[in-house]
Amino acid sequence: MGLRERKKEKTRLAVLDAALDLFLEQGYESTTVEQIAEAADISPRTFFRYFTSKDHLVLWFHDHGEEIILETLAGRPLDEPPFTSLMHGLRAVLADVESSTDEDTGRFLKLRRLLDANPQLFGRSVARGTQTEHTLAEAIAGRRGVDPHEDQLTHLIVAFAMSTMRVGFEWPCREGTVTEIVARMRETIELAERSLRPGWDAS
Amino acid sequence: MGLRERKKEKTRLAVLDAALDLFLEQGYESTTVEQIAEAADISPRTFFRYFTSKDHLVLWFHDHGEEIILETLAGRPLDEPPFTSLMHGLRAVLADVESSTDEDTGRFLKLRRLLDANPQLFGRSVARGTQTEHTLAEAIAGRRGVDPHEDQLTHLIVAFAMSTMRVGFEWPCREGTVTEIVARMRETIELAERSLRPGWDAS
DNA sequence: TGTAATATGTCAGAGGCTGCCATAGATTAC
DNA sequence: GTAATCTATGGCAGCCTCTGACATATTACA
Repeated sequence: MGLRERKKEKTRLAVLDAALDLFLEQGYESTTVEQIAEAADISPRTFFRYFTSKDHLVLWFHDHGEEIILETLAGRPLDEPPFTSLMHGLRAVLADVESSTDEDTGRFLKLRRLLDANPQLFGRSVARGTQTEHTLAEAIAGRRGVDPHEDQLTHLIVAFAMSTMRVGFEWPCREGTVTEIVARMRETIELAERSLRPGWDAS
Repeated sequence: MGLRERKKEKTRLAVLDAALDLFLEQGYESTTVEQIAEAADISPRTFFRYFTSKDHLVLWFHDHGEEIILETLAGRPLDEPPFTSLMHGLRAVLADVESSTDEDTGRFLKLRRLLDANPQLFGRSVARGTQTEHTLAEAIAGRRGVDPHEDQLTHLIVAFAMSTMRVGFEWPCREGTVTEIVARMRETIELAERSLRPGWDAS
């Protein structure tokens, strides 16, 4: 990794941290891109080269999560029930959260506090989630050997999986350590698995 | 209803129809509020007095749907399993769609075509859905006699119900009459009910 | 008909976001 | 080490969404 790339990564994190702190301090809506840019010592124009939008500051973690789930999916046996495979994807995300650096978990917690305090922002996070849902539906349809445009069970499986994820992350974040959040999320996964009829997602 | 209110309703529909047609013609993003206002013969400023945002043109139907579901919920027996009650709410929405005027179903179909063609917009629709989810969670928690901040099963029930709704509406709208869409939605409801373990939602 | 309530329009402006072009900095080849 | 090249950044102008403030027109009511 050359100097250029290291520098970019550093700026990226500087922008992100500056933004998160400003958001928590004075609110998301009342923080302007100009302020963030100033705090991170870059021009407003440059800001939009690091993050495609102000939203992206808060939703970037979806990119990473989606990647992890897709990778996990690729490693699961094809004859495993799809919902089970997706839940393994979720657990992989949790494992990733648990094993990340202190700085990263700090950002994670700030993010969750933000989403928790701001329903509008939470909504946009869910909107970003539909993109993942679409991608996962394609993947699951491929694994099940069905056409994603024809098979609604595929969509229901993915939608239920994403719902589980959302419910797991949603509530327990007002306060709490990463460990607690992850534990709560595991409970939610088990609750969801218990709620579904065995074999519902097969065939 | 006085002259004033009738006039307002008329303008409201004029704006809505003008906007839907423009969106379908030239795309959502590339249609400006100015164009819509001109087509509806009002000032841009007035536009924002009828619709809180450009998005609202496409998401206003959520307002109506939410209302119907809440009313239905209020009429269901308290000892009915919550998911079942919510599915009755969904069916009430379907009944409403079926029984509306030709003009309204026309708007409904245009709307669905729009959401279908534009993933971004679809995302925002889902984001608006989280608002409903929140409201419904309060209602269901009340019915179940639990604290919505503590009980995650409540959230899972509502999330699964909303997922069912989304999956049902999502796919079948590329072409198709209202009857077909409603029929497909009913299938999805049944699929969801079959997928869940009996009694899963009964505390 | 006159007065109060409300709807509309005009204007100015904040804020998000983008294209364009010049410049400063990093990288590569020689 | 220097020159040529590639890329990151900044500045500027501008579009678009959305809002507040104030003036004006329209409706409602007494």
